[in-house]
Amino acid sequence: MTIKQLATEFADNSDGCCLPEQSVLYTNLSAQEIEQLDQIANPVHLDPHQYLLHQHSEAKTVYCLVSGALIVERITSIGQRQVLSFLFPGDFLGYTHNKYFEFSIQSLTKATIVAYQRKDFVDMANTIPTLKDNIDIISNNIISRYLDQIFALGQKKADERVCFLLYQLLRRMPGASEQSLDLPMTRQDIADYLGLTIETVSRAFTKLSERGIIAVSNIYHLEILDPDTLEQLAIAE
Amino acid sequence: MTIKQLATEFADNSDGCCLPEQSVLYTNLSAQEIEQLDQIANPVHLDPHQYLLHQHSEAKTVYCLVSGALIVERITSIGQRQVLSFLFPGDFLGYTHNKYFEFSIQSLTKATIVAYQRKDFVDMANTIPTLKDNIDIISNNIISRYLDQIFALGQKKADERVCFLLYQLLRRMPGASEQSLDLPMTRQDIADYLGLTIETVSRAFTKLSERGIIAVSNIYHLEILDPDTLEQLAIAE
DNA sequence: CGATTGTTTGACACGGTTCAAAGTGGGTGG
DNA sequence: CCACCCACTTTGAACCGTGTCAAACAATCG
Repeated sequence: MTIKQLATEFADNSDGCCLPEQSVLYTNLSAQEIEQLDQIANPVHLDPHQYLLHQHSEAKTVYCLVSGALIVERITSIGQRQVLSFLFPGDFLGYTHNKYFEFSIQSLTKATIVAYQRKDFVDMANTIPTLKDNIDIISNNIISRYLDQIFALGQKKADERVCFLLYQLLRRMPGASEQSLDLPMTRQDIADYLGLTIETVSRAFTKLSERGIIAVSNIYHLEILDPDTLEQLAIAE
Repeated sequence: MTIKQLATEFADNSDGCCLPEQSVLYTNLSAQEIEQLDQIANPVHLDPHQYLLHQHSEAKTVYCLVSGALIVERITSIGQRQVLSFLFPGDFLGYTHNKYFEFSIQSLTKATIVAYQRKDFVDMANTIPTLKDNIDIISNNIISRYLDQIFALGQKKADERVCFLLYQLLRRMPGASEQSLDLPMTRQDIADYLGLTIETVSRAFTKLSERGIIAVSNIYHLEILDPDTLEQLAIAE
């Protein structure tokens, strides 16, 4: 099955999807190069809350998310959990030079993923310079995002951190508009992403509602009433 | 002046230094390839507390730190400061695909740096596959470190965060041993790195001394009395 | 040797955590 | 189809770690 077919299959589903040409990984690749990639691609379908890969397992595969949402997490032996990122269609994941993964990745929704054997993928990247460039760009984007996250965790208060997440989701989630937003994750996921407790996150949502910045129609669905203030709180600089 | 000459000049100075072949950037490059890089290299010497580059300035140059220590910071218009990382000899910096830098970089000590015009450097990377591989590995290491930092900021208490930094420095600073450590940064720098206040950092040092884990001989010099407990607190998993 | 800057210590306030209880919603079985 | 159940979320109250503000202390430099 080709990437294009996979993508088309999900082209208008509710979770959104990402056509190959919209993903940074495939940017500027020729039809022929995409074809080559297709030949080493293995589609993976996940139901909600299934693990795609586990922390400390061997990093033998790389992935590209086509549809759905994933959560990247690190859990310690004493049960502390840090959510490292949320992933959306078009995101490239699992690419590392380490022998083992430093995190686990789980689906939040039903998800479709394209998997490549790392070895095959690296070999191909070595023959397709554009692909290598794209990986470079992706690494850079990842670093940019992590820098923002470090800033948020180090400097922002609870309410601002929640706005920071909402603002990120507004820009990154397919199907999110200026006016409304579907949250694919639980309050616990949000808390673990922002370094807070579930109670603090809940209170932050309540406070933002009371201030008229958002309206919580349903636990997993928000209306954005005041995007400007949201952005201000999210960026806070 | 060649990189090798620069490096040799600092080979046994107190801040430590990094010979080209010890830096990830130069790993596996042939003598001839290093020679090529030398031809586009511009040495930069910084006194303590000089800016190498400013947030929002154009990212036209990339750098490799040869000797000394640098601090990477992001400051908002309302004066919030987050220290994003500390850099040591061998570290590669300023490489990005963005038009502008997202952070400033300042020297903590006297420092020697090799600068390359980004354009020249990228051109050369395109002709030297090993160099491109090395950049890829470096990006990966950076991401790994930022993940650890996110975990620390999101999950650890003040004392543990301080141990986290000390543990990082023990492994990364040239001249650091299991027994002792020179801190090139102020308490404020540490506080801004760990998302704490200067007072909390100070109290953490006091508490760690009282517990017999470290001894603060002098504000900028520590003895590590109990590396195992330090590591436990730093990793805390 | 005083002045300046950075650090430590102390007292208090506050934001966020913890623990507990009540509320909400979705799913299942009678 | 409704009632119950379970898991998750929200709310409340008390507590604690870290921030804030102020003062004492230390170190560096002219």
